[in-house]
Amino acid sequence: MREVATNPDKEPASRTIERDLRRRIEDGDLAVGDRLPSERNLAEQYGVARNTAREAIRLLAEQGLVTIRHGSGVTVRGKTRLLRFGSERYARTLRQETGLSPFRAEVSRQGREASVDCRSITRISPPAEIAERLQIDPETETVVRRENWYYADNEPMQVGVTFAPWSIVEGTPVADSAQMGKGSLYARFEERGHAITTIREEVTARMPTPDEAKGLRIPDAVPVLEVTHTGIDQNGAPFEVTIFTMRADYNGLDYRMPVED
Amino acid sequence: MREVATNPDKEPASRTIERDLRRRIEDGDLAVGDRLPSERNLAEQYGVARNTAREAIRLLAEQGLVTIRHGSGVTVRGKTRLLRFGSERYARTLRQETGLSPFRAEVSRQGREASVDCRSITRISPPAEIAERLQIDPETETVVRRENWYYADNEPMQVGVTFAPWSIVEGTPVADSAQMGKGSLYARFEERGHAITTIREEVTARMPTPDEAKGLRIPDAVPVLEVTHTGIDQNGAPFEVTIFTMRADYNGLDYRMPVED
DNA sequence: TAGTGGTCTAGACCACCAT
DNA sequence: TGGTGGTCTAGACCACTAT
Repeated sequence: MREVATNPDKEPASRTIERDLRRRIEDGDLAVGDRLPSERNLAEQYGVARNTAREAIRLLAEQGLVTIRHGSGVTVRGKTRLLRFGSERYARTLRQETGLSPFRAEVSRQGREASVDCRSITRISPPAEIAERLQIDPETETVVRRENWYYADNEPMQVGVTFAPWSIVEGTPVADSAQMGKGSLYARFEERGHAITTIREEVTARMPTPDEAKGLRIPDAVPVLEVTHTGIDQNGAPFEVTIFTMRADYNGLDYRMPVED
Repeated sequence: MREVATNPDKEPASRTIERDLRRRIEDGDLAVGDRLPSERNLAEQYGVARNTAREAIRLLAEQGLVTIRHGSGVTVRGKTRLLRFGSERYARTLRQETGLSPFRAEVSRQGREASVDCRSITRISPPAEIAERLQIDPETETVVRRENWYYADNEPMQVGVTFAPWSIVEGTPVADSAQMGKGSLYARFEERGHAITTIREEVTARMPTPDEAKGLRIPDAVPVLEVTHTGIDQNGAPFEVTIFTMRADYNGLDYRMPVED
C-alpha cells in the first residue's frame, strides 16, 4: 500500500489503534483480564502492517494499561489496592500488641498472605550514603547488611536492605539470625539501648533497573518507590538505615506528622 | 541479509547494540550531553536494519539513560539534583522569616530561579476522594479548586491542585486572587481560624498520563510522584487537601517525624 | 537543505505457551 | 501443533531541527 489509508492528514495509524483500544478499555468493553485482539488480527482489521498494530500495543503497555505475555497474548491490566505504610509501623505498641510485623499486619488486613524472607546477612564497609546517614566513619567502622524480601500471596512486593553499625548489633540476632521478623528487629535494638524515637524517610521514585524488574517481577510501565529510612534513637542518634524498594502499583506511603513551628 | 550475523546463537542484535551503548555511557566514553550515533549510522556499523538500531535506542530511553529529540538526535541524559520537600515546608517560622514559599526557598537554595503560576481558581463540587478527606458532604457543600504550576528556571517541576471548603475561603484571596504565593496560603487559613497543626501525606508513584507528560515536559521513562496532602488544624479537623504531581527525577520528599508509642 | 528521528510496509523466522 | 508475541529486513515517505 502506498497511501496513508484511514488518516490521510494527521494522526498516525498506530495512535488511532491505540486510542480505539484505550477507549474500549475505559468503557469496560474490554474488562480487566480480557484478551486484546492479536497483533495480526488488529493489523488485518485496520488494514495496516503488523508492526503498526504492534506499536499501538506498545504504547498501551507504556501507559501500564495492558500486560504483554510472550506466547499467550495481551490482557487488560487491573487496578490494584495499595498496601499503605506509615510511621505507625514503627510504634512499639503495634509491635507488642499484634505480634505481627507491620508488613504482615497490612497484608493480612487485605486478606492476603504475607511472608518475609531474609536473603542474606553480611558484614561490610558501609557505602558512602549509608555512612553519612549513620554518622560513622566508612574507613574504620563496619556495618551489618540484612536483605529482606517481602511477599503477599507469594508475589514479591518490597525489598528492604538494612544497615546498622556492627558495634551495635554484634552478638545479637540482628547480626546472625535469619529467623527474625521485622517487628522484632526494633525490639532487639531497644535491648541494646536504642529505642526508635524519630524516623526520617526520604522518598523518591524511578523506573526499576532490569535486575529489579526481573527480581520483583515488575511489569512494564510500573515505577518503584525508593524509601531511605533512618531510625533515630532517644538521644537523637541514628542507629539504623533501611533502603526499601517497592513496586509503586502495589505500595503507597501514608504519613501523618505534626508541623513544627 | 539472511543470517543472524554477529549473534548466530542467542542474543538479539538490538540487545547487543543496547549493551554496547550502555557500557560506553557508563564508562564515560559517552559523557552527559554527548550525542549518540544516529540510527542510520548504528545500522551501518552493526550491519543491521535501521529498525534494529532504533530498537536498541528505544531500550536505552526506556531505562532513562538517553533523551531522544526529534530532528536533532539522541543525547546522554544527566543525573539531576533533587529538590527535596519535607514537613518543615508548612512551618509558620519558615513562612514568617524568609517570606519565601517553601518551593521558592528550596529552588533558590540550589541557585535556580523559581516561579509559581496560578492557572485557575474555580468553585466546584468536590470529587469523592477530596470530600472524604475534607470530611464534607459532596452533595451539599462546594469547594474552591486552585491549580498552581511550579517552575525552576522556567522548567515545570510540579503541579499542585488545592481544594478547600468554600465556607472557609469565601471572601478571602484564596478564593479569588491569583496573586498569592503558597507561603501565604496558610497565613490566610490561619486568619480564618485554621492553623495548620498536623499534616497527612499519602505518597505513591506512577507513570505520567500522556497529558501530564506533555504539560510537565517529562521525558520518557520518568515517573511522577503523586502526593495527596491534607492540612489538619488545631482541632484535628481537615481544612485543605492538595494533590501534588511531581517529576520524580527532579523531586524528592524528606520527612522527619516522631514515632508514636 | 541536509540530517535527524517518526512512522510505515510486507514480508520472514524464532521463542514461547497452551492444547 | 497452531497461535501468540519477539525480532528482523530493506526499503519508503513524513516531520522536525539546525544551518
